[in-house]
Amino acid sequence: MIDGTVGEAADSIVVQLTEAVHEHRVLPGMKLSEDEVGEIYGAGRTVVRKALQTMAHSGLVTIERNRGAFVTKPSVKEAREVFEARALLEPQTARAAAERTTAAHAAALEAHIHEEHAALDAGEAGRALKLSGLFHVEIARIADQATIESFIRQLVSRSSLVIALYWRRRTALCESHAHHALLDAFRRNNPDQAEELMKGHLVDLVSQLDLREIPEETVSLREALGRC
Amino acid sequence: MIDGTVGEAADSIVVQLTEAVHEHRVLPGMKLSEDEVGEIYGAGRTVVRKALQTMAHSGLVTIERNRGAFVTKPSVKEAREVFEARALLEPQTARAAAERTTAAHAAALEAHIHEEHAALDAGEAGRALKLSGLFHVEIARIADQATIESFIRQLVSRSSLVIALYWRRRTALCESHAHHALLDAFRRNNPDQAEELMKGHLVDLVSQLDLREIPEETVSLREALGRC
DNA sequence: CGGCCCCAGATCGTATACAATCTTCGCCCA
DNA sequence: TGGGCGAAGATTGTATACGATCTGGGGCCG
Repeated sequence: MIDGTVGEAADSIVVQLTEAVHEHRVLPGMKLSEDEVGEIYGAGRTVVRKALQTMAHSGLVTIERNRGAFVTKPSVKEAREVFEARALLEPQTARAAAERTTAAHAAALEAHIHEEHAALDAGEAGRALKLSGLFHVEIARIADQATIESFIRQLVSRSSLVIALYWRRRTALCESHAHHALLDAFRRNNPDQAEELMKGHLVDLVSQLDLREIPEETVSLREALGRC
Repeated sequence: MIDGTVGEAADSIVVQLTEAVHEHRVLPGMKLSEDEVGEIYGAGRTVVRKALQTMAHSGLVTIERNRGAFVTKPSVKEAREVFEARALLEPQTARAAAERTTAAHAAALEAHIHEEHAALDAGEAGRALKLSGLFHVEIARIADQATIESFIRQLVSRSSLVIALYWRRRTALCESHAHHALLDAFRRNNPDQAEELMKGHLVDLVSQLDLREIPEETVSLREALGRC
């Protein structure tokens, strides 16, 4: 393994592959052959299988029996469901986080936002996107809700897939001010405002997607034509 | 395998083991040795490992490195988090379900409740508990929210563990009327009532748990003394 | 010339064998 | 007698080998 520590090879692969998906370096529909992944990370098929299974359970990867593993390509319905679930979980979680935010929390969030901006300025759109998603996970962590955090982590992951497929504009995410506004609400321990901001933020995100019912053929066609 | 179909051996084990946990036939803390499970279900270790990993991802099983798999023993904090997450997801989901409930849906729910009662009358408390949990999953299915349904399925599973550890009374669940009331709200397509009933139902459930902060030693002691 | 069938290559699913790690019991020593 | 050390047993982690299934191409038949 690249990572010297044995025994966590599978986790290492999960982390690296997940990051790659979040940064849109690997796109929905791409095939993840066990041999290929194993060769890339210098691991045996056993550990690769374990890693792919883990990612399948989080929804990032879809395993088709005797066909292989592919980066999940969410349907329009799944895309809607992901953001509907986020709409149920995140505003209330933001409220809880706002009640508990300390100065240390706020500082960490601010650093996070700063990193996000830096990535954007450096033209690393993928990295910025990944950080943008992690921001939402951090909020769940501040709320001290491990269970909900794991759900939000999954939903953010899938959102990344949705964005890869259905993002309307090619321009960078112009939503960083939304995160700033949230940070302000947290810093002032204002639960009502945090909840409302998060609700609006999620609505904004969905509104930038193109979730018209696309015939399944069109999507498949794109896959057929697209070179990986 | 008991199930003749090959290739789905792992799924079969997951289903059977999950059911056993839901029915409190296997209790939190119990060790699930790979060899033992494999022998019981007539499967190799490979497939057992896959099954246990799957259950670990849903939170029912905890895998400790080089120690083995155990039925998860949720802490008090985790127990609270499970029901807090349910409080975020389920009322709104019940509302959505109420808007979409058809006569067929209502009939299926009624049959489900009937089965629940039959199990209770037959003294099969475990089976009744399992069905009671499935009722909540059915609601998410009616709401046509696959993503949320999978979350609720996880939460219901973990709730079963929580109930096994923290249920206050030894008496059967006297909550069946709550499910009846929900069914009525669904049948009359009354979203407001459904949402309120679900909210109250979950509060009732939590109120029947004994979630005082128990010193970790006490729980460990029970494990040390209890014979599996 | 087009469509169907069959075979070869590739890929995944499972079992088995070996290595690493942990637990436990017994022994020795203070 | 109690505590610490060490080796044997048990259990899991990983790799490798074999079998099952699917995909794609070539040949045969209509």
